[in-house]
Amino acid sequence: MNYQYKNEFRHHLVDWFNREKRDLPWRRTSDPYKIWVSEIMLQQTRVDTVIPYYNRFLEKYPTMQSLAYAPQEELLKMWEGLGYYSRARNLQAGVKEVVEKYNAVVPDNRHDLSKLKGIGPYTAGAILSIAYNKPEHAVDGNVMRVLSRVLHIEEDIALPKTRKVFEEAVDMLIDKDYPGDFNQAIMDLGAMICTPTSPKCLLCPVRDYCIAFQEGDTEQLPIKSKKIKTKKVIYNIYVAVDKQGNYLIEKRPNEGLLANMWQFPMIEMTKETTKDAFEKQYNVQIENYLNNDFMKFKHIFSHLTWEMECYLVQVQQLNQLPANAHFLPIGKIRELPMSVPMLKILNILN
DNA sequence: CAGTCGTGGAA
DNA sequence: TTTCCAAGACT
Repeated sequence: MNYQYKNEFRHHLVDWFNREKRDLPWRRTSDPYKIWVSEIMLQQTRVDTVIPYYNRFLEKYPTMQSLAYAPQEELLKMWEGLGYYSRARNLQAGVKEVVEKYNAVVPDNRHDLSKLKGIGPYTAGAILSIAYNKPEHAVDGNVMRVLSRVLHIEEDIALPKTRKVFEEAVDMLIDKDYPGDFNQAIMDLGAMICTPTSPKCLLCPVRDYCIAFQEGDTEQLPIKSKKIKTKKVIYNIYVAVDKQGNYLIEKRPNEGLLANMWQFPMIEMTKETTKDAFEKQYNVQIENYLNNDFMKFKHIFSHLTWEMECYLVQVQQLNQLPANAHFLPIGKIRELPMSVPMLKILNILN
């Protein structure tokens, strides 16, 4: 794209943004911390989903200091249902480092920003351009989709190395006077006009500069290869009550899927799984099956599917429980952070 | 690089 | 019902 067209492209794009931009909570602040929070929540997550979480989160943690030393249990509860829970842990670690190492001032350069937990190339660029008005690229899925069409880039956007191509494209096109608006404009364009399917090209402010529109192959771009197949895992889940009416609950390991979230005991069902696996693993004895198969459902994660069959059982504790397991009253359990499938079970208990 | 890490909504 | 996601980062 030649110099004159680049200028026109920028101005049409930013002018459109100023007319049509969505009124979003994080666009009502210039606080780098709040913009940081929004960018973390928005990773792989829809705007409509994020909004209520964002408002509640900043009401609870209005400053970096308030977040830096919050109990992780409370933090995870604030994140409950939003998914990708390591984001919450990394955000807190990053904020804590800014408080302690940078005197609670969010760094304004890519080098320092990128070293903070949870801040990758996109988020660094987003914070720098939106909060600090720095001409830094912020390449996300929207940017790759929009620019793959405008510039007719046919690289496979599923490959990590491809991001570099689009970063260079943004470096070439970005409006150095309004870098934050420019980056957000492409993202809004991708969300509202240049959508994955059925793009609204007739409403597009940069249609005249779009090679894919000229070629008539907008629907063929971007090119994306990778397809993920989800594996299936089958679990028996035991909602176990003792004589005092307390429920057996356990905390997941601090790494991996749903790290540090709480759950009802679950036993993976394989060919080798024995019938008394639950009793042996938790040192309890089932005295009574209160309700066989009182709930049966599946939950689909990004890369795997849980098929769950739930049992409501009365138990007696025989020996010491595993370290991360406890009998707790239902009221206490409702205060613990739990994954969506576990919440579905919890919600039908009285 | 390829796999891991959640969820709810849209086509 | 199935597929593909949506403002990615980490290992």
